[in-house]
Amino acid sequence: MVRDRADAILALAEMFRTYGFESASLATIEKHTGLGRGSLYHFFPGGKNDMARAVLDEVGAWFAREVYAPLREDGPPAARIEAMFTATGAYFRSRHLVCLFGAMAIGRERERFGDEIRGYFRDWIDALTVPLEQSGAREAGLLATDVVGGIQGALVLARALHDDDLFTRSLDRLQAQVIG
Amino acid sequence: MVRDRADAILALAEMFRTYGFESASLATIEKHTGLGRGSLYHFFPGGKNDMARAVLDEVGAWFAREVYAPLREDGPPAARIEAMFTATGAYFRSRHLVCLFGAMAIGRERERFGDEIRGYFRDWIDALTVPLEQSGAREAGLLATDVVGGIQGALVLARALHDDDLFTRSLDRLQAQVIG
DNA sequence: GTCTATACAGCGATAGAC
DNA sequence: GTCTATCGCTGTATAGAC
Repeated sequence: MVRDRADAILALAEMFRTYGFESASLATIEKHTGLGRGSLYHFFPGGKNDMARAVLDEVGAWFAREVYAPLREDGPPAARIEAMFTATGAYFRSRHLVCLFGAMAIGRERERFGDEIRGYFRDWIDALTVPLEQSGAREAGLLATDVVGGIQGALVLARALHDDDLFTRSLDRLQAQVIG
Repeated sequence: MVRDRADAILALAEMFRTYGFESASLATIEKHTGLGRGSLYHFFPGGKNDMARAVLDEVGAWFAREVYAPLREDGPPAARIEAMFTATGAYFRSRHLVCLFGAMAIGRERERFGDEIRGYFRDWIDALTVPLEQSGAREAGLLATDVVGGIQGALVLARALHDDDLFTRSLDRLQAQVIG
């Protein structure tokens, strides 16, 4: 059950992935978190806007720590790229194949959270460019863009076709494409 | 201005792309179409649900006619694939880089319109598989999946980064990848 | 901190006149 | 066919007791 703000943020992220940000009503949030309205506004004085920002912060911090930073570390570039596919694949598979930033980029929330969305994808592409360049790829920046875009597209397609394996296999082919 | 049901469907599609299906309220729709509530429910007795279905039908019919059918015609496979990139590129560029089916696949509408969404992407992939196979590609079905997914991913990224050119250039690279 | 009650606006949908 | 008025509900946010 939800005990503090950090717990609440994880529960909110799960709800936003399931229902979408706008469709996750406060009544539904109360129900799924077990938190009353008073507690919710105590943790997030700005209401749903604060909730969304906290969730995006949490997800962004996770990717910065678990994905972007390792991509820039020392060691064989191919291994770092492979680690990225492993980490992000497991992440999205365990989260209903929804990327909150991608969903918001497509939807109406793009205006309100434009900076966070832009930062998330720019950081991802920039971090992935590093090992691609080191492994000798030409136009590593464009290749990184194609890979990140490919992952987002795989999420869309896998959800559209209700085919979780499609996501896994698409990531495998993307990986094979860049590290042979 | 909107004169009949067909006009209304086009206006609704534009609104759903801009605001999203759920956030496009009837009040907003009245304002943008110039149609009163009586007219709206005269054209779409089932309310917003009917509106969404009509819009998806219209878009699906357009793709079937302008994209899927040409992919299956006679002639050089490479030229047909190139025509697909040209048509879909122009389509999405003139529509705020939003694919309604892709947006619904990511969002909450996936459950309500699952069949339509699945049909749209399955038909697209199947149609694209035909010329890819004829041009000698191995695993043409998987390649078609990657191309359609790549287009969807390019839409997400281009919107996230507010970079229309990114969409155009991504499509160019996808095209070069399959027809060299 | 957490609860309950409530304010108040907006939603989709419907009714009935014309 | 189109208009206006209105219903019933749900949305977010707030107030005030404890």
